[in-house]
Amino acid sequence: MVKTQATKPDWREARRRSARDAIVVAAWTLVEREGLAALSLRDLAREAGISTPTVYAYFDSKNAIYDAMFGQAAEQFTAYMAAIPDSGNVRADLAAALRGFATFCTASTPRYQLLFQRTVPGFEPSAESYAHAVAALDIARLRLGEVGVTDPRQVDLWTAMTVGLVDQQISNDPHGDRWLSLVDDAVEMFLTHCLPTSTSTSPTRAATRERARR
Amino acid sequence: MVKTQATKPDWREARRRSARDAIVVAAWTLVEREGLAALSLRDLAREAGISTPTVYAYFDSKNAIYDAMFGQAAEQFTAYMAAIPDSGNVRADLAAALRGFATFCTASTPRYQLLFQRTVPGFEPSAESYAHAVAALDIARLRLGEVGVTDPRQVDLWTAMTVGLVDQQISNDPHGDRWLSLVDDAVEMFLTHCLPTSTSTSPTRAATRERARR
DNA sequence: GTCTATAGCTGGATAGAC
DNA sequence: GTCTATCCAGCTATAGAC
Repeated sequence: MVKTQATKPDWREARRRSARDAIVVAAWTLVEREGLAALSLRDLAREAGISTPTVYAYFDSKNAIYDAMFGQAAEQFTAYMAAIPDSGNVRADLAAALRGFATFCTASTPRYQLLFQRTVPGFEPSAESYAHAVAALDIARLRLGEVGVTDPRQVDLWTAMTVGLVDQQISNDPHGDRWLSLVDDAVEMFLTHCLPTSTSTSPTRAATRERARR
Repeated sequence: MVKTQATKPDWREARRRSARDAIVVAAWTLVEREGLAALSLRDLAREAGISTPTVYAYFDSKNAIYDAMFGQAAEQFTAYMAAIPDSGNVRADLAAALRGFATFCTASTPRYQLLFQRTVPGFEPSAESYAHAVAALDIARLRLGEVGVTDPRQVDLWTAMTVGLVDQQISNDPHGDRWLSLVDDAVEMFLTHCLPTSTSTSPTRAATRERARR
């Protein structure tokens, strides 16, 4: 009575999910070690302790695996960015957001490449997975809006600065903080440019210099 | 008498060079059409009108072809950057250099990827080819120095801004000028940040605004 | 669902006749 | 130098027994 037929599909689905997850975990382990493009189904099966055809019992194709990875990464991204607190201080919050973004990106190069660069040959994320990523990027845009930066050109300038810092950091100093350490400087430079009549709620280096000049 | 044996090796070398060049030309045609990573020796041979083994008569390996392409690209780069004139106006010259760099990069995506990103799997440019590229980048650094920006941190900020603009332009608006059109803005923002006591030789928007504030 | 075995393809690189 | 023919390695994906 308790165990009706309706409960049975639930296990199955649960087991299926955890088996899928195990494969995706193995995939991350591999791409972290060998590079995103170097993922092969043979290696993946070996890493996961199964045979190649078994992979196909859970994923229709190699791109389906990339898509699952993309979805997972996008989820992590939204969670990470949403967890950055708002203090009310314009410069501090923007700097925190940028630093958070950069930290997230540099924490895993293949994750960054999968999510933000288009380095995998024939792969396009599914609409569902992609929506996640776009939503998180819009959060960043909203944050800029709250600060008072709404001119699309200025938003473009911001994104350029952002990806520039992250890109240089990842490709020229993967394990250091040479460009990461410039985040405060960059934010100050950007806001001084975009908001000449400063509206920040606490003193900053720029505001201090401004005052000293009068 | 006139035709000594010494002249014979000259033709040979000349013919050999032009044959090599023809192969490299075919390679550029292909990567421009199919992407840098998609270059295969079969396709290359077909495009060049020869057979696959013949390619090996001129290049030891596939990477040797990439290296020849890299060398050519580096040469084009130095020539292009050296041709940008100096006017003596700090902001204008820096903007011209940045615009030139961005224009050069966006003119050919695979060339940009080969020169500045490390997207080809096992390929490292030979020391000789690489020296060319580094020399050109140092010219840009010198230009910054002349302007009065010598703090390494500020140089890093400049390079981040530069690659950010180019990267966004290439990956999000390949045939437009959405980020290219921000060059003047970016230069103004950067110089205002780095040289608070402006030393530019002609009025700029920033200087004008500065004056208006007093 | 899981395996062994293998198909089918594409890649770089080589042998050997001419 | 140039070709035809081929080797060998790697890949994704499938067939079919259990």
